[in-house]
Amino acid sequence: MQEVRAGKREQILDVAGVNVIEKGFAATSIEEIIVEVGITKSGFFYHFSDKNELAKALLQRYIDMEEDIFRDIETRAYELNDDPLHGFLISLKLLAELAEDLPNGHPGCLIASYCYQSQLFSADIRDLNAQALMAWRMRFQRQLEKIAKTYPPRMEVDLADVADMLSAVADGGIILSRVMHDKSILPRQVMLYREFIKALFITH
Amino acid sequence: MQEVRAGKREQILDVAGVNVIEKGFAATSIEEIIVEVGITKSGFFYHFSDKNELAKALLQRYIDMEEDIFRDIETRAYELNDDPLHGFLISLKLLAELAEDLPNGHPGCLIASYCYQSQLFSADIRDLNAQALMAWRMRFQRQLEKIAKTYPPRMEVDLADVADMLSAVADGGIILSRVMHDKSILPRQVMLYREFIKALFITH
DNA sequence: TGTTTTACTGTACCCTCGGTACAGTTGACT
DNA sequence: AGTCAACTGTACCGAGGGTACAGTAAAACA
Repeated sequence: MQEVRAGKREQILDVAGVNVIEKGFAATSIEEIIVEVGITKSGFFYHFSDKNELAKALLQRYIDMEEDIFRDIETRAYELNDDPLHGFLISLKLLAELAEDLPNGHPGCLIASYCYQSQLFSADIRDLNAQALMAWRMRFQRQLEKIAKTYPPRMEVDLADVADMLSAVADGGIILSRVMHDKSILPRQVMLYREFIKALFITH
Repeated sequence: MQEVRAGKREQILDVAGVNVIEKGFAATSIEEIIVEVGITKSGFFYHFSDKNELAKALLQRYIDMEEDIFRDIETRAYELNDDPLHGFLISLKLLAELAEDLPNGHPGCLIASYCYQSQLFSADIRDLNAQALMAWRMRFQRQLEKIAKTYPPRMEVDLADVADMLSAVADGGIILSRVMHDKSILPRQVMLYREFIKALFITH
């Protein structure tokens, strides 16, 4: 078997993942993927019936990875401080540090990337994308509502919007970092969002 | 002359602009553009030496249009209230209303779209993109510093970050709106940023 | 009025890429 | 020994980006 290391399917996803984030899905040719992996075109189509299947697998893997990251951060944060507000503030600090430690900055958000190429993909991929953002909203909103029980919000805001704002600031921060070639922007934006959370829940 | 209405060059940019925002640059074929405009391939290459030139013209036009919109909003806002803080808050309200009134939601930010396809473009296009974001930062930062003179900030924040946050929230809000099929997200995010500005500068 | 320029059209061609089809091969497992 | 998973090899199709270059109709200029 040619499966020298870790299976070609995973290697295809690795290579495709990097290239899609770099130049977009349409501009990532199957040709360049198979060359980089060291595989034939037949090999590629053995694993994925068409390019759309690759896109779906890529997105699913990305969503699962992000889910893992958020779950880990949340777990660690509430281990350090089980108060809902301070746990959340620690989560945000950990998130900012994670972004800061990436050597070349955040590589990019696949959901944002797909968003601007959505017409290329089938409806189920667009649904997957929407579900992922909805899951993030739920995750953050749940924590915010827990906070609000002990710390009544000092402004009249919809906590779903506040939850969405973290996704927005993160996706926007990634774009700013990439375009302006300044990887510090993303972690700074996360920390600024953290200031907003403090202003929203803490009385001074 | 076949120039029945408004010049083919502008029509090419109109059609390409819509399609690029919808499905990305690489996925927008010259073929479909010329069919929609009613022109031949030769006609296309008469106006643009290659696809990269189209991308550049498209981006430049987009940046100029956004510049006009921001300038108009700023002018109108400070006509209504010449206090720096309240003028800025009115700007944000006007911006949110503008986003709300778009029948199909915001079509998308070309800068964000290009960001995830940057490897397709020449260095001067990437520079143009970075300059545009820098111009937005300067525009907002200038206003924030004016505010800070009369209203000392109630948190320790870098005003350049606060300025960037508007770009981030806007770009992120557009992505969330598009992916989640909810055009209200973008205006709500802008209004939430407005709450942050109030919390940052107003003492209660 | 003649000439030049602008804004295209028409034709023909090359290369890359996504995708299809299908037969063959190789190593692991049963 | 036979089956199956994971490929390779070959051959081909159509769409799309891009090139090259000759021709043309109308407007602008001199």
